Amino acid sequence: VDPRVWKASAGISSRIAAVGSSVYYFPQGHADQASSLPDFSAVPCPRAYVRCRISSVRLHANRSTDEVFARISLDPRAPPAASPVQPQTEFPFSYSHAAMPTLGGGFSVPRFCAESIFPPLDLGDPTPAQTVTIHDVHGKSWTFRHVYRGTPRRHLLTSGWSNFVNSKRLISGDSLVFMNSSGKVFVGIRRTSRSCGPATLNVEMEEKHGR
Amino acid sequence: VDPRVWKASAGISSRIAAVGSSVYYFPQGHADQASSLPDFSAVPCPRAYVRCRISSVRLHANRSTDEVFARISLDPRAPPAASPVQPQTEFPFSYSHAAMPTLGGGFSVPRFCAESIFPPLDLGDPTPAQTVTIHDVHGKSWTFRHVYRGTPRRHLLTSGWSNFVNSKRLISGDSLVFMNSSGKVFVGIRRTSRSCGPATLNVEMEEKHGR
DNA sequence: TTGTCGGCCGATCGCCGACAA
DNA sequence: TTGTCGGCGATCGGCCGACAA
Repeated sequence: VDPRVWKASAGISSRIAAVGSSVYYFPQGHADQASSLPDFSAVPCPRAYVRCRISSVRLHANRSTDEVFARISLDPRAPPAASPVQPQTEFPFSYSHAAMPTLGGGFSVPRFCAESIFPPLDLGDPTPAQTVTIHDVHGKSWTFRHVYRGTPRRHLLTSGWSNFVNSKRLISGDSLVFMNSSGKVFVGIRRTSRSCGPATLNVEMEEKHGR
Repeated sequence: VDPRVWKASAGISSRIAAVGSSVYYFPQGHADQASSLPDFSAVPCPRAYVRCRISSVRLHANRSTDEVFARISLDPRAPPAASPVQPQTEFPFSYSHAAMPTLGGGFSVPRFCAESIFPPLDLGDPTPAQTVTIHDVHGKSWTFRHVYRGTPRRHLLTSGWSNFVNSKRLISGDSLVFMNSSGKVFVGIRRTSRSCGPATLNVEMEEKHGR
């Protein structure tokens, strides 16, 4: 999973704590949200909260829905002396996102998004067009026909779009996040609430080995 | 699940032992075929085989694939004195089945099958046609346009057929079993080996309660 | 600037009889 | 008797500019 696409898909509001951070784990809060009851046998003593150290953070994306999630491992052993709060680094590349219209088979790309992220078109051509290759969070590439037409002119993705919508099972209201990193174009998906199942809470408690 | 449709779908070769029959259960044979290892903690003593009584037989059909299977419960307690071997009763209604051709969107029904199972057509009409309602193993009904045309004449299912094929995800090589019971028409599916996953073995061992 | 609409064109689907196995 | 083929008509998907919000 590409971490840049992951972050853009998760949205600016998501803040992933850094490895080594010290956090408090609330078993009851976890049990309230989890679909399957967690196994608390590894927790040393049943209190309302347990101080933990984040031992690892792994970024994942659901292979069929592209939903992004993080698997954060907590270590209930004594936290380290230092608790560095790593500042979020900003994306080193521009991005934009747009709501999903229906538009009979195509996708109207906002001008700013298209001109700042897609490869430039030959505007001298009366009907500028090109084929763009876009990579999803899994690294799979999709090709689209990108045209600049209509009166007034606008940027559109035509051929390849319906295949993308059907493969990703997008519905009206879903958003796309386009990114460009050193010439390669990426796309992330943010689904509307009714398009994705309830968020699952994945917390993995490390076994407490001796000492 | 309709037991008559179940039996026709399972085929003439399937013989389901009667409740009360005494059988031998071979744990190793079960473990060899089962996808998930069975729990043998309820088996009184670990021998190569265990004599059991069939305490219940329930017929099921996979809701998405229509694959039929039986869930047979075994009771490892002492089997009863009598072990009646119930003879298989023959189907009290005619049936037939035919291979799945492609035939651009329609299905050519064998003459014998159509004339013995479908409601009779008005052969005086130059283009005999009717709408037939057919029930699957779940009781869901499907409607088809049944015509008798072509030179030479033949029975065909046209409208409604592609919807059925897509819904049931039928592929070339699959077979259909048509049945008629007191005026109602039923259909079962026998999938080709590459159309259905490996058969699963479902054996449920009853817990041994006191005495 | 961009969402939506009707028009239009081409691809596909589905129904048909003609064959021949 | 029935599997397969080519034809062809209806339908649908997809691309288009014209509007107007």
